[in-house]
Amino acid sequence: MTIGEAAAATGVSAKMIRYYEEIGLVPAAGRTAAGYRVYGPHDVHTLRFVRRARDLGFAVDRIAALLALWRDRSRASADVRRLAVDQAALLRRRIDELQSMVRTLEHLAEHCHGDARPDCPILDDLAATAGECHAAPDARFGSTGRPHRPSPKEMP
Amino acid sequence: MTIGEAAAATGVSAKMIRYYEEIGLVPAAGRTAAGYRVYGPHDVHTLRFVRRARDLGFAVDRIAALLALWRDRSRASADVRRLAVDQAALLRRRIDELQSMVRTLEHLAEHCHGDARPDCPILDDLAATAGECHAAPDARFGSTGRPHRPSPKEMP
DNA sequence: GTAGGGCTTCCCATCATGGGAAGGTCAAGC
DNA sequence: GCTTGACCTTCCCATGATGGGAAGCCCTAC
Repeated sequence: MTIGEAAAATGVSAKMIRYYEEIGLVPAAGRTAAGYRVYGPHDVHTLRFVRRARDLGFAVDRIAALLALWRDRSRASADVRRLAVDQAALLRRRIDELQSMVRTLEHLAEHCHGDARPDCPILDDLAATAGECHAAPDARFGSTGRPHRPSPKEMP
Repeated sequence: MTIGEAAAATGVSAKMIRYYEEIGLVPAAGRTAAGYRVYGPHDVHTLRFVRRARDLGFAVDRIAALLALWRDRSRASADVRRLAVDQAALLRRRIDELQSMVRTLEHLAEHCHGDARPDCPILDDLAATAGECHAAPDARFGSTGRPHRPSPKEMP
């Protein structure tokens, strides 16, 4: 199997397969005399594993850990489970951040007439300055709850 | 106000302020004779606007659009509203993807005993190959519904 | 006059992914 | 046997938003 065929068979692009090899996530593939990479069923299986793990949002270093456990016949399922639970928690945190943003956005959009007039509570909110140019520094929309700095790295 | 003071006043790091200036998101700041950037209340106001928009997850090009509308006294609030609604929809899509991943992860974790034994449905699922090494290609967990390719770009 | 802290620019790194160029290889068709 | 087109190789660059750090200038306080 060439890299292109392996890519088609696994859903991992040829570019990514080379990258994963380069960073050591997957072992270096065999080569033909001409230097072409060669993939067998086992390699395809591994690549599919990686692909599925990526589909669950695992970062590459976590996938490396999963692969190591996969290959370790004497693993403890607790270790695998921990990775999965951690990942779920990580995603839930991201979801919470995003939901908080959505809540704010939808609240703002709701209060904007959305017509030809220029008045817009959305811009007013974005421009709100704790007593610098015009507005009072109090609650602009009550408990909209725009998270005061939801975290610099929103989507890692 | 120097760039450091503006950074402290707006929550945008000095690095980011320079970056926003470089890409044209905010106008170039004035300079002292020695070349130091100088910021006034108006600049601070703009930076705060940018910061708040970032907090709502807007990409930089969308923030540019918001800033343009903000400065345009004859804007239609409908245009602003559209940006906000689009943004909310974008975030919702991301949330849906993440939630689908979380569902799968938690379902898998639930079915893993998580003890010292090596058997692990999580690894079995990741390793599942449509009839290649061991398992039958049928539904492994019934309707877990791992999304068949939730999209290559999970979190833009 | 000097020390320390802040400013400048420039380069590099992240993370996972894609685009593209330059050149070698293979298989099919003539 | 030769051409053609599809595929492979490596190498470099770009993304988006952010941080880190170096080398060098500037300002203020002592």
